Amino acid sequence: MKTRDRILHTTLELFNECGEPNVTTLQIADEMDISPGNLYYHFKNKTEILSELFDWYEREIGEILDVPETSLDVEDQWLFLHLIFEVIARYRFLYQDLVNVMSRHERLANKFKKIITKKTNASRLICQNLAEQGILNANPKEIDALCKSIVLTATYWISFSTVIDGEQSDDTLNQGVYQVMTLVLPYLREEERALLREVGESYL
Amino acid sequence: MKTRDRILHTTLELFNECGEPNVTTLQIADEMDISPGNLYYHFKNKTEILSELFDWYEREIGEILDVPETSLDVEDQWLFLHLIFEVIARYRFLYQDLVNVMSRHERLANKFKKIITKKTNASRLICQNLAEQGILNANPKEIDALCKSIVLTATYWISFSTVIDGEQSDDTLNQGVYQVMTLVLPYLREEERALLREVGESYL
DNA sequence: GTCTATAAGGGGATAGAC
DNA sequence: GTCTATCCCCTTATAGAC
Repeated sequence: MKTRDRILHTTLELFNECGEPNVTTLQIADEMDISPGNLYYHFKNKTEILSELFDWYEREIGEILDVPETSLDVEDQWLFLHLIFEVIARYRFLYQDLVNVMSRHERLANKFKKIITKKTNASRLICQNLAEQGILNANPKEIDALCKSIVLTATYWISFSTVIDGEQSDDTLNQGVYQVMTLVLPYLREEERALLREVGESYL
Repeated sequence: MKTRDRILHTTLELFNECGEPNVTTLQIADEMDISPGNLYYHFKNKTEILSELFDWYEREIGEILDVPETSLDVEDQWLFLHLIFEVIARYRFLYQDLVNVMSRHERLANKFKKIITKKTNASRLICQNLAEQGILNANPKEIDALCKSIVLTATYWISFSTVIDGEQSDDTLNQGVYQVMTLVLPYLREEERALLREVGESYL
């Protein structure tokens, strides 16, 4: 792997572990056993590294969000949510210091906002689809509120469980998926509600 | 007002506006038109200011959380939630950089964790009460998940709306209360659900 | 591409005069 | 209680040799 790529990977790891505001360029260089001068040969500044990592994130999350045009059954939704959570976990530094990072980088803030919108729209598409099939019983207003809750939960789940559990475990993501599913649960038709409860049981 | 108190109030304002990690002791002193030396006469360091502000927060939120021993009707819950949101808003700097602040101050992290637990327990008490009255239809597991969602939403609502709306408006808190209420809505008996929908309409 | 050395600036914190 | 002056450390970023 080229030095430039190693810098990006090392930085991503450190950002996730320590929080972006707490990581210095010197720390990144130290971790890799290269000189700070070398780091600045490859990147103009810390912002440029952050920016490129954000582009990675944007591409990865975009690929997943573009998928759900076709209707998803309950199992598919489970998988879909999992994929979303995995990307969020991989770039959790963005979420852990969300307000802070975005307030210092307007360009990223705008892009992130668009991604949130995209997520909300994807949720709504899925819910409306379920509603049309008669599987989900909710009026448009309720669907709007539900989708907002879904996106909010997905956005902050990892941070929240970090705060309450101290550390992240292997189950953190599973629990996040489950938590989102419980938001949808009460709106489901009896049949699917039972199914979802069952899957949930085996899940935790 | 004594200088010591003025420092605390000014700091709280700056923390909320700029984020705790972005506020320097010099900035605080400048804002108040006192010298940095004077600030350090009253407080050993920045952490001591933060710590005392946290104590304020802890006391204020504690006072509200200790109340709901008696059962609350739907209107009372509305008010209760409002009070919680108001305290969170007054100390929103804690929530906006939650992981960051807590990772740098272990003592605060432990206390904050306890407050989250207290909030969850208060939610559960209210929900169980409603369930016993037959107003809320949910099994214990669903109530657990519901309470987690309630606390998570209350915790991150202000940060979330800052990110998606850019700025906070006068309605931010109202919308937060509404959003939490929609989490409970689908579990309610038809009667109360209609009532809550009605209140919600007039609310937004 | 990579290193060492270092400049420039900021932020936390203290000393000592008033 | 308050101010000015200052110190020290850390962080970013650059210059110039290899």
